[in-house]
Amino acid sequence: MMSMNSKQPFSMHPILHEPKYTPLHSSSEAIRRACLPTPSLQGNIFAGFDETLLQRAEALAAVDIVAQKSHPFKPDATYHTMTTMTSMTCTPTSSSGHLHHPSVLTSHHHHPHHQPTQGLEGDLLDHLPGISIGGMPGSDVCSTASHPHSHMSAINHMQHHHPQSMNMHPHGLGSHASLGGVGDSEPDPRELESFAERFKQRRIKLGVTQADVGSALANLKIPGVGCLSQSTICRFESLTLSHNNMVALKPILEAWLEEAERAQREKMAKPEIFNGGDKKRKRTSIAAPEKRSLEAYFAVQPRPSSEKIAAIAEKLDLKKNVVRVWFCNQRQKQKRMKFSATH
DNA sequence: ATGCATGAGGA
DNA sequence: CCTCATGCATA
Repeated sequence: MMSMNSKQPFSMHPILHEPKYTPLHSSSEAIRRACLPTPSLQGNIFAGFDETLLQRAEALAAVDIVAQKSHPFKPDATYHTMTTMTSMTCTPTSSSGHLHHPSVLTSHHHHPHHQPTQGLEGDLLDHLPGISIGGMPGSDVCSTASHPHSHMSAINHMQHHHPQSMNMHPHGLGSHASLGGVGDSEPDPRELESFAERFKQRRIKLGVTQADVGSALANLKIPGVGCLSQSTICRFESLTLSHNNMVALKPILEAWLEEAERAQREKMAKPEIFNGGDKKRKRTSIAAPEKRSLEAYFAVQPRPSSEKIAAIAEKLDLKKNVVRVWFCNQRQKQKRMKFSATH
């Protein structure tokens, strides 16, 4: 914590908050570009899943550690480190027009995505992609954040609703030949980026926290749109969401912003309500050494089969599901858009 | 700001 | 089982 952080005065939280979970969102599907960098090279490092391989991966991990200097950048938020075939910066569509679609429908297109050759134990490959999946958190100064006072605008909390599906821009679909892999497509990354920035600034100006925005969204009463968490708002502002996700959320947040500013203008004060929420959920934490090993395995085989996962889990003394989820999350991170800062 | 997790939907 | 969108719990 280099950056000071003040906390957020959360004053929302629906009274009906459910302790367990909120099964209220039904998101729609998403488009996905099937450009996995996975070369056909890695065949099976874990094929017979010899320990050799595991050890090897671990050894690599060690190397990785040494090699990785602690760079002050965001660790996993920016993974354009595809080493192998890096070369895809998002192609600026040059059209800086402003095209955002406020539509919140549920239409989508899909792309046949598929896993590359996976798990076929056959040949092995020992070339590793430069492993540089950073894993250390924290060193990015984002400034802001601290806002002691937060009186949210008129719009306020409400109970959970299902956010429902949003929509992305279907047309056109996959024809651009950018094999970069940055899955993004048509909506201008540029626009999204600047919007996110403006959004954050104006939000702060309103004295509203990310959490406030999230719960206030429900008050917009947009069909199919409920509240969102602080996490999501944060990720939107920092562009650490998938491109499609960004595109889908933009119109919603944009709508909120306007509402909020309008409300402020009219001096609508609003009574804040607090409610105590009970929360208690456990978050298993994977120790550094294990994490390093996992990263090494991931570098070699991002999509290990169940058997491999089981083997790894046992080796690291972690629950299989934890390992599986870890891999899923890694894949997800790796795919996130986060346009390289080519602007 | 992020790590680990849940769940819907799709094959 | 995976991918995706999201969220709770935390550093």
